[in-house]
Amino acid sequence: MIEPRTLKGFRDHLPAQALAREKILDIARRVYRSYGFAPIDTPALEYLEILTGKGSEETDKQLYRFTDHGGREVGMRFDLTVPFARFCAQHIAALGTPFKRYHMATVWRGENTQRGRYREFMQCDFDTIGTTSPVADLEMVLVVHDLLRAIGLEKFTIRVNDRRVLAGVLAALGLAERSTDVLRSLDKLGKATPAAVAAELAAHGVTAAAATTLLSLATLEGPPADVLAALGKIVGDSETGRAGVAALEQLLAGVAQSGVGAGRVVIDPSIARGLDYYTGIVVESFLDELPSLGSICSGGRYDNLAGLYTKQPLPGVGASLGIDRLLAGLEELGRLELVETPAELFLVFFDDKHLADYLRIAAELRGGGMAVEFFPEAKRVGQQLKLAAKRGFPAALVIGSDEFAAGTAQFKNLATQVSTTIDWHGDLHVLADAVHSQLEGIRAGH
RNA sequence: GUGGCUAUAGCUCAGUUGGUUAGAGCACUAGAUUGUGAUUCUAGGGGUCGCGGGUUCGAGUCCCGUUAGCCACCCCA
Repeated sequence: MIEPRTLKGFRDHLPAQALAREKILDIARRVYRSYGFAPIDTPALEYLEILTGKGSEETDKQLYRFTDHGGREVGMRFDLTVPFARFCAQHIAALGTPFKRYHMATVWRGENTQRGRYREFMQCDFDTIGTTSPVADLEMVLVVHDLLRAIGLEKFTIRVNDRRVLAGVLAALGLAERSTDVLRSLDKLGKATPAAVAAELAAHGVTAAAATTLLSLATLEGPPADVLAALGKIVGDSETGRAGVAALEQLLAGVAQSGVGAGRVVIDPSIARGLDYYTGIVVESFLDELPSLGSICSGGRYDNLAGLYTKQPLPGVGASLGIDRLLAGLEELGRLELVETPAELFLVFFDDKHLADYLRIAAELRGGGMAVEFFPEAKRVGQQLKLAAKRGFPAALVIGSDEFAAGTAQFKNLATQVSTTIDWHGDLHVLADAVHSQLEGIRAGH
């Protein structure tokens, strides 16, 4: 016997989890489409040179790579951004700009695992490419907001910053060369104490005075107007810094004008994002009840997506929902509704003399748009109902020989155990309509 | 990749200083009940104690390795 097992960081998805996952994917799809983002897909495998082209050492280490059957060096995509850059270089002429796409697909990273961090996981990216308009930045934040709301989250915070604010200050402090190290240190402020971050900055050769300035910048918080005023002072007359502050101001104004609740989107000058290709607005979003989970939806603006693959400059802005991390968080918070069936009605196989009737009834109900599972064996009714309840069916339809004789049916609400008698007099349309309205009633009750 | 903690039935866990055929609750199957999810009762199935090696008369228990999960670092979704 071969021991059945899965690789570290790779998981099976049982129906309860898979249904929860598909539900969120459906929501993401709906929200992205509501802003006009169009779906695309790309291959899981790419030529290795495409993936390693601009990757850091870190991504190179995490990349799954091998030689394929034709002797080609290939790699599995570790995010959706790099393949999208290659995609744009090949197709943007035909697509035209600005181009808005979403892409929901599996990616692979051979890094160490942890809660909500796997080696195979799914990303749900959306980007607007080929425009530098601040409206695209605003839309990015609005999509993140709408998405988290549509998922049913109430307690979340979207934290925004602009890379240029930090870049301007770093330049003024003469630290432009060390910006990557410095930004990574500042990014730890969520977890580490300011003193610890100051020590790390000193290790990078930052003077105490400069460290104090950076920390006072990164720890700013409060109402957006106050933070913006304070940021304005710190960036002084750095042109880059002022551009960043202005962009944040415009973004926050747009967010408010779009009707987003106050406090949902806050300025957090410590948000830097590890990835160096971001050049403008950056965004992270956190569950208020589970900040340690990390950001569940992050993104930002970049100047030149596909510079490695084409001479055409392609600025853009976009973000990515980490659905596996989000699901891990929702599960931990007990916010996952775990049902094991996508169907809404369980049709009991009561009497095998009436098989033909059951089949007709099931077909009629399905034709009316209802998802119906007909039990394949005429086992004891109690057992069938028990299974239906366990699987999470909202309702069951019980029709035995007595009911067939009387032209009735029992509609059973499995949550409340309440049975309702339906009179259908052998008319399938009447039955389907009655079942439909009963199911509507259950849905409305939730 | 580095360090720490953990691994016993489908699930949650007991298992004494190492000592006979490894237990409980829940779940599952069958029946009491050939027309309805409960309760109760009866019977039943299910465990190479993660895997491999070592110490010992004897290992679920001690030691080493390994795999997986969790936590911290790193990085990030």
